[in-house]
Amino acid sequence: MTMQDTELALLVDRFMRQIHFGLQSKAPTFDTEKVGPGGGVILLTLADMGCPGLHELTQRVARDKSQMTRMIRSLETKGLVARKPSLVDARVTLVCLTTEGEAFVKVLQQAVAETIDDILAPISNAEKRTLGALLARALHSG
Amino acid sequence: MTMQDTELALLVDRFMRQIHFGLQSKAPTFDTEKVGPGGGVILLTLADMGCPGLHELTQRVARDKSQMTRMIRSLETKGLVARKPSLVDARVTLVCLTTEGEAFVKVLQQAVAETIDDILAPISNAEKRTLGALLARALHSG
DNA sequence: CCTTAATGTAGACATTGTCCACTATTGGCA
DNA sequence: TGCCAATAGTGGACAATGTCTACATTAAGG
Repeated sequence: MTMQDTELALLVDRFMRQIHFGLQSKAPTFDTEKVGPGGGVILLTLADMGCPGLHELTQRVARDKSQMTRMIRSLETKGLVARKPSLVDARVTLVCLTTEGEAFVKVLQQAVAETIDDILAPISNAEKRTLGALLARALHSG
Repeated sequence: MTMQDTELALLVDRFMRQIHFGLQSKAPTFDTEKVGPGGGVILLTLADMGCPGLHELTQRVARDKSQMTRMIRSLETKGLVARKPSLVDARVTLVCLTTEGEAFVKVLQQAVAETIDDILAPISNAEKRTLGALLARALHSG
């Protein structure tokens, strides 16, 4: 308790920053589309979720809903995602990756994987899996 | 490899968000000073480092240096940190917590600890220590 | 000395976050 | 059926952060 947890918060913060900087230095690879870090999280999440409603997606990435509206629109004008009304509930708009978006996500996943590999170089592969499993369980990741 | 690592990035992102939101709901407790999340990270880091130079602190929290200048000034006007020139190098300004700042950090640490405890409730204490140790080692935390 | 690197500061601008109001639909309930 | 609260999404306004460039000061080393 006490100190240990505070330290954890700082560690997680640093981890995020390092991913961010690592990706930036690889950025030229997928710079054409100019998807910011926020957009990247959305795209990667979409790759996991399929075609969720905007609200469901918003919950998952834990952002503000109006922010999400704008980001999705931005990704839409870049041709990476498509929006279509839900047939079962006229209030919800479903968000899906386009074919182009899926191709982009593959490149992005590759870059993220390499970046994280660099950052986590000091620990073993088994430990990486442990780390992922612990986080996934803690955040009931699904 | 591949997918696993990408997932890790999303998990870490969610973790950060949850800490953020958790703290916000506890915010009234230490709202008087209006220290944003950025300021919080700085204060917690200072509690760990003592009186580092601004540049050293900047490296540690992985932010932009001009951003850091402004944040430190903001914290200074709130009386939470003090700046004093280094005696051994006239270029560097040392940043220290004030007495008031230290008191504030104690409250903040408490809030962060509680928040993280809530988030990590699904995993055991031993696992929490494992998590912290892995991250610390991966980020060569010092 | 003179050049180069390191430390901070400042300005300008882009991105992201946050809050609040508003519309349209849904679902329940009298 | 008709009313009412809750849900999903949009939009506006503003605050906070991030990023990039330029600049001043001091250090260090030839």
